[in-house]
Amino acid sequence: MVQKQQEQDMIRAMTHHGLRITDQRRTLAKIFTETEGYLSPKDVYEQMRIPYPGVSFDTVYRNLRMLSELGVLEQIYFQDGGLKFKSTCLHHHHHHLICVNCEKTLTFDYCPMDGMLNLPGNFKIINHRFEIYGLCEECRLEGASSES
Amino acid sequence: MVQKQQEQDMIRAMTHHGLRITDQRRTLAKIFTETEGYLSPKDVYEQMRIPYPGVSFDTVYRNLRMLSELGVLEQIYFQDGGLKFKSTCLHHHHHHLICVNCEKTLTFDYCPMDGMLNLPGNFKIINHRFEIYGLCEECRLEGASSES
DNA sequence: ATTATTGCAAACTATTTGCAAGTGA
DNA sequence: TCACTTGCAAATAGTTTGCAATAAT
Repeated sequence: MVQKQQEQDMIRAMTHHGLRITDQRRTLAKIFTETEGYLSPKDVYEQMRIPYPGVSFDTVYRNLRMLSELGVLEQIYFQDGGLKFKSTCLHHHHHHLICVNCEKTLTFDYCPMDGMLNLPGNFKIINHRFEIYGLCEECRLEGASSES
Repeated sequence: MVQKQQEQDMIRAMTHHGLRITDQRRTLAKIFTETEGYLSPKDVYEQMRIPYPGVSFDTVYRNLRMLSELGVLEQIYFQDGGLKFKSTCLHHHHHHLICVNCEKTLTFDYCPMDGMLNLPGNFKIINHRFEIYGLCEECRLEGASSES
């Protein structure tokens, strides 16, 4: 398969910052390009170990942090405090619908900040966070048998 | 000053669950009643040490967790992953405008889920998170001198 | 008197750092 | 070649747990 746009973007971001493209970093880029949802550092580590049994956890961390500082990965803390990464959608502003079971995410364009008025307190607004959590169709069907 | 409603609610919640009211727990209730914004475990610990120089960190943790399990404290992870607590607003659904500097929070009633349609993917929606981050008026003025 | 709560110490998890050896540009 | 990157090991931060002493009911 041809290298995807997103994967190229990630690699380009690194070279543009004078960073070197190691096999591991190339693999990282591929993992995030091929994943729909969020990945924890441990998830990434485990995927990395398949092609590189010798990778160390700290290298994975370092690279995740680096990519998130470059802005090509998006880093969020889930509701339970768990750190997760996902490749950034650089192209437009949107929000996410996240499956609490498999963490697959879908984007949607509606933003509650559009036309937002009447906020109290005269704040200077910096940013916002809007996420909807639920069960995706697959997970819902899967879990149906064990539900009460 | 007369004991506030909120403080009573917290204490009542504990007695109703067969838990004992220690001086520390009474103080915890007071701290959260008197605080507008979010408090980290460390913040709470430091406030607790004023009246009880001998408190231990783990007792603070245990009690925070207990109160959050009872539902009288609301626990969230901030954008940077830091755990914070705040007394629950039991009375109605709303969202928060949070000062990123002092973490004071204001509530507002608008909820983006009202009338939300057109979500992709046929999820079963479980919950949502909507927070607006900014600088409150005070912090904005304070910081004005050192701004670029 | 009984049993929950506390403080201490230690365990545990997640994340970060220093450094010598390895590797990409 | 040169300096960035890696793996190892150890450090750090945040949170949790076991247990004997203490205190609430």
